[in-house]
Amino acid sequence: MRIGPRVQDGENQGTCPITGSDAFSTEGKKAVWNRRGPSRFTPQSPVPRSAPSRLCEFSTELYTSSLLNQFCLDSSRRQLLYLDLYFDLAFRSVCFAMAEPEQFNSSDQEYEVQRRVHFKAGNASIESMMSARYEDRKTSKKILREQADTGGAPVSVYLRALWLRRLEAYAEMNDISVDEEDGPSGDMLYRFFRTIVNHMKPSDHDKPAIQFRTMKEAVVQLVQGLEFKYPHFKLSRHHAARIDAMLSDLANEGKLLRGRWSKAEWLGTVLFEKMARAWLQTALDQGYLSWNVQISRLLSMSLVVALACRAGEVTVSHGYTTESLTWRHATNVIRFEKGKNFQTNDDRTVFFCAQRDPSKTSSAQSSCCSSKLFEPGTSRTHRHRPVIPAISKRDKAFLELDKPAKYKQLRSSTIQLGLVAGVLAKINTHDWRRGSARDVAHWITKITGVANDATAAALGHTPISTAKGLTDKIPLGAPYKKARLSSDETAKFCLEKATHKNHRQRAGERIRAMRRSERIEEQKNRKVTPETLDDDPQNSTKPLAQRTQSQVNATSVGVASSTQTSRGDGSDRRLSPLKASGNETWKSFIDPQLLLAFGDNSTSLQDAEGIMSSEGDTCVDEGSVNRFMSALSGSLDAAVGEEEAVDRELIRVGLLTENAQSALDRSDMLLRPGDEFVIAFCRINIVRNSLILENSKNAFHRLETRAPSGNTRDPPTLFQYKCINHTNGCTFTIKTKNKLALLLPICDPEKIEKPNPASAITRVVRTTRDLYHKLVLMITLRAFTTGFSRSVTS
DNA sequence: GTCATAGTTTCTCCTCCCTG
DNA sequence: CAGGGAGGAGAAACTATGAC
Repeated sequence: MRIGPRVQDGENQGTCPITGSDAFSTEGKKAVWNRRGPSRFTPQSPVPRSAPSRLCEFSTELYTSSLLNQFCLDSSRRQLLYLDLYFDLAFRSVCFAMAEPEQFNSSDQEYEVQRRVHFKAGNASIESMMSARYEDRKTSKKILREQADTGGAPVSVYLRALWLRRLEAYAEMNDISVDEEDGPSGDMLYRFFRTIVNHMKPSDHDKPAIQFRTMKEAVVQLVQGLEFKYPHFKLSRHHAARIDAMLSDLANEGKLLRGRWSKAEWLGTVLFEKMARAWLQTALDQGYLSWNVQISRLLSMSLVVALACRAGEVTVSHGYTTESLTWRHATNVIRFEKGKNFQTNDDRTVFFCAQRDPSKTSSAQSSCCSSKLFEPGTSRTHRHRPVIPAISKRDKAFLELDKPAKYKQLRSSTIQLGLVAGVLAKINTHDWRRGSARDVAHWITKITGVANDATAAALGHTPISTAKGLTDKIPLGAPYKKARLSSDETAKFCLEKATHKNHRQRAGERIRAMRRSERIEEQKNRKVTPETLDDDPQNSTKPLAQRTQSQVNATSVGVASSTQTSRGDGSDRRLSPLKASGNETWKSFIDPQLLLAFGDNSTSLQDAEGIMSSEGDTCVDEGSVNRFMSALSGSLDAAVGEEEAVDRELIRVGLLTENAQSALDRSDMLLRPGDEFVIAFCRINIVRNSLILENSKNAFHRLETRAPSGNTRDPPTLFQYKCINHTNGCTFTIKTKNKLALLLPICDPEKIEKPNPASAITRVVRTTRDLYHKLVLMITLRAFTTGFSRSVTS
């Protein structure tokens, strides 16, 4: 420790500036210090020959306490040291005071004693560290050696590993040695990127090249990985610029694509209402393995729509093992937002309109965000459980209530919903978020008219992306009905495409993808009827009948650019969740075909079904029907006899009667008001499960073990397939799909009693808001509190 | 507009197990 | 027993946002 000016070797260190004697020589002081304490406490600094007089002002107490703090002393030594320091300071003060000011040169000064505050700070952790120092040394050394590059999100970690591995492979196959300290050279990296870009494949088969941005980010990822791996690696600005220039050249040559390739779609909440209706209607009409699963899937999509959140915020994203959204989180926050998965206190408050009165709920957004859903204690006894549980891998009729769903479950639900509802575009979970952003911007709530800041706040980000989507649209068509592939079709495809005979599933996937594409193209180019849009001013100049579906969508669904005028009958405001400002009407948000099918013109459900099914004939698997008919032609009697045997068994356990009654009840389930709707969907337990029928003797037992039941769910009953002529009034039903064709020969459409037109009126779909509100009530009030009886694990 | 960071989503292949 | 649905994992691509 030194204080005062540096004293050069050879200078007179022992002469007192006052007396010139040795009485106050530093040698003497040194001896005293050495005598009373350990040598390490000895002040090494000599007494300055000249010093500024203002230094006399420094605090004796501060100096002593500073020294005391630096050396760990017991109390007795502290007292002795304190005395010594006191004398030392007195001596120094005199020396400084006597010094000649004009001899002072500040550049010669060196100040190493700093004012120290909080000298006891960190005592607890220091003492703890002291007690475990040997163990810590061992552990930290081990960790230091074994530390992997695991910083950031899972995919970020993956990307670094990916590019490092590619570079290593490149070096190995070209026999290039890499320095273990400095890492690869800039030239090597340049050549590597120039090479690898030729061997990367774009994800989309139609895409001519990979994105420019992908390669730009690859450079970043690789540099990060190399900086972690090699202690002295550094990519010079020169080499970075050369790589950048090389990538730009590739982009100019068309070997890399600039900008975006895929087009974002926008699924608004109004559209979601229609799709949710189709989802439930399809399950009612065609049967489903489990209503718990069906409703859970719908809830997962409802949450994304209602909260305008990302898929990763209600399910578990790929690569994550962190906690998911549970009922205890479901108050009014987004718990696991992007970029904040690992953080504790960055939950985002969601703005929503809590509407408790069902009759006033006019929008998917506000109703799904109803206070009932997020009311604390909705699922008070199961608050640790995920809001969106995983579908059991072992038995897909059950939910694993303690296991959160992964992203893929939500994605597959979204794709299924799109197919069921006839959405022609390729949609994904993020489209819900974009659509909700658009709707939030036009909502009639407290945030009306603030489509920028408030919308951004609702979404948790800046308003740029919100504003961008206002003119985008979703093309719609008739519902897509999946048709089973025949083995012949698959075999033929394998033969034509020279696919390995064992890769039949891949062939099947490709065939189905081709079918969907063909279907979409067909629907996009078909004609639509003009009657429903006669009030569209654009129709006066261009008949809608001559326009394609995509043209209709382009003019009618485009929100910001719409020039449609209001009907002026007051119905707009009654139905619309949307802001009706200027020349915009709520109908400008909705596809005309949906208005045709489910609009406010008291369109019957039968009409709607007719519209939906009229375009769906192309998807009927006629080959399967024909094959089945030919196969059955010689054994009809035997088959009917077998069917009757099964029926007798089911009648014995009283299932068929109950099921028949349920079938009658469910015809108007979607039309029931309020709580009746909720209760109906909490009770319905009509399942379609062929395994139950495998052994008719054990049908009852199988129903109990293979179908969820208990709590509010009715005892499980088997789904009955309706006769193909059911729309004409035929009431024949059958339990297995592959025997449906048996009914045709015995069903004479001419003899079927035509339904009374008055009864059809009773099946009027009231308004779109009713359905959605009921759905949400059903989900929130009953299904997840008591409706799900048990998990697979329980 | 570009860069940097930290993600999310999409696609494919494979496996398991249910369905017809 | 072939078809089909869903999950897991790997690979590739896309997205959001703050800072400058």
